[in-house]
Amino acid sequence: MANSDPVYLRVVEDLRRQITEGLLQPGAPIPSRHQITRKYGVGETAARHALRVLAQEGLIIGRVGSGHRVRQRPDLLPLHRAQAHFSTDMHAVGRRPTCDVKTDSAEARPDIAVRLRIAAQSPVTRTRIVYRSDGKPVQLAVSYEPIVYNDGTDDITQVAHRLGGNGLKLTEVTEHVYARVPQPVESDVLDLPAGVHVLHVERTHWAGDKPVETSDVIIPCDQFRLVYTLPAPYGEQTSR
Amino acid sequence: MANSDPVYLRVVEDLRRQITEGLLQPGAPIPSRHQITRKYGVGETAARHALRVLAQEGLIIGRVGSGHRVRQRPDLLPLHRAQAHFSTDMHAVGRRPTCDVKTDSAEARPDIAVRLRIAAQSPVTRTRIVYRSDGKPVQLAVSYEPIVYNDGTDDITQVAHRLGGNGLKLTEVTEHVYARVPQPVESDVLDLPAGVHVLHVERTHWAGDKPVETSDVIIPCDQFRLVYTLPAPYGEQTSR
DNA sequence: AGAGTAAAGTTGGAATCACAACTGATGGCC
DNA sequence: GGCCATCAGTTGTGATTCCAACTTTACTCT
Repeated sequence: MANSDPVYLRVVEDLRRQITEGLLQPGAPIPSRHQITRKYGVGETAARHALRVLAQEGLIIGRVGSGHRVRQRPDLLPLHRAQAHFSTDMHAVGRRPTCDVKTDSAEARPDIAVRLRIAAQSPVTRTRIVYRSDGKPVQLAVSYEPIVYNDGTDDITQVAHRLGGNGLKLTEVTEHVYARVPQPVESDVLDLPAGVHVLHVERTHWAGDKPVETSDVIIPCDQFRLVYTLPAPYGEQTSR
Repeated sequence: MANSDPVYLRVVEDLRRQITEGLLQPGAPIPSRHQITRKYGVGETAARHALRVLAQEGLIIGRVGSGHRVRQRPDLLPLHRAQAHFSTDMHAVGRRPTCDVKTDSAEARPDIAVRLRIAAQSPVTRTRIVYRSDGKPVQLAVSYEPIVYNDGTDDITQVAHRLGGNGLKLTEVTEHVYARVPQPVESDVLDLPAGVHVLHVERTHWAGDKPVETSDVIIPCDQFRLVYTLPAPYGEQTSR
């Protein structure tokens, strides 16, 4: 089998095997386009295609003039979403966390309105946060609150405290997690290499059955993993 | 600006805009390679590259002989990980869930041994599960338990019940979530289009401070989103 | 010896041509 | 009318060639 597979796949699979098996350590140089054409007896197109696929998969990284190398794959840093303590998580691994915060007013987009259970185009307070680790931007968040909850004075990053101080008792948080291709502005701000996906977390804080704040958190897949701690399911477990 | 940008990006951005703005509805045909070369005044290489990028982003899908079309993007189905009721989630959206289960014994890989806090190469019970929705495989899971917990008789999919019946009281579940490129075998089994990433959930069930079962769950990013419901953080919230 | 320069090699982008496999539609034939 | 073969169009893959921008190395000149 696999005899009639595209030629470039032969190259991809051989190099991928060498990388995942550790024959090629992180930092090791990958054969150049010309070397691949000679070693594997394929054309330049196939060699280039193979390198692009491997780069897309995050296994190698190319620099103009210098060549491709096996990518350093530092362990994905854990982000503990149950607590959502970005600074705690960063301190735990010896990074210096900072963040930029910008707040303004806007009209709720349709999807945000649905999440907040308000009418579309209702006024909301929008907060954009860029989280940095040792100066490098590593996470984006855009938070929306119905404007009635925001008194405009407290630390905007302290949702729980501020809303709590306003007499709202936050009861739970729901997070919807999926991965997608970054939008151009996101690749730009986070300085993402081509092919890296982002985790998109839609987080909503609830006070009883009322949503009081919702946010979109964008996290590069190649640097972080989300960690959830949940009570064990028991009792009413049904068949799956 | 953007004048010296690669030509193919001009095409990508124009088509992407048309799709995201709704000018091109799902199912609508995308100009073919030759049409793009004429309409945008670019070469075949640029046209091909643009189509490949858009396909990679999941915005369009191409079929040999028939052309590219704007991808149907059904809402991502929610998977409620807190309960991990695959069948409940599927029934809720009118799908018929089934699954294949295969169990055998194996030696713990190093990473699995760490997660289970046992010695590497200790014997474990390995369970592979392929979840299907309306017959199509949509999710993979491989579960590992130290062999001592497995009496080999109960329904293997009922981790909580079975382990509970063995006198172990499960207290919590931790899940590590990240996205990555699927391995060849995963693309194969799940029949993933090129470019689609998967969510990888490393789930561990705990009885007190002892891990009693750990599993790797592989979920296609283009079909599902994970939904977590957590108690609201309060009290000891520190600055972020 | 040190600094600056030149050369060789590499990636990313691009044009052009070619071919196999496939789809959809057309038109002819029974 | 119904069936089948043909044909144009399309994608995916591939070869070849070229060029700009960049990095690294080696060399030359002061």
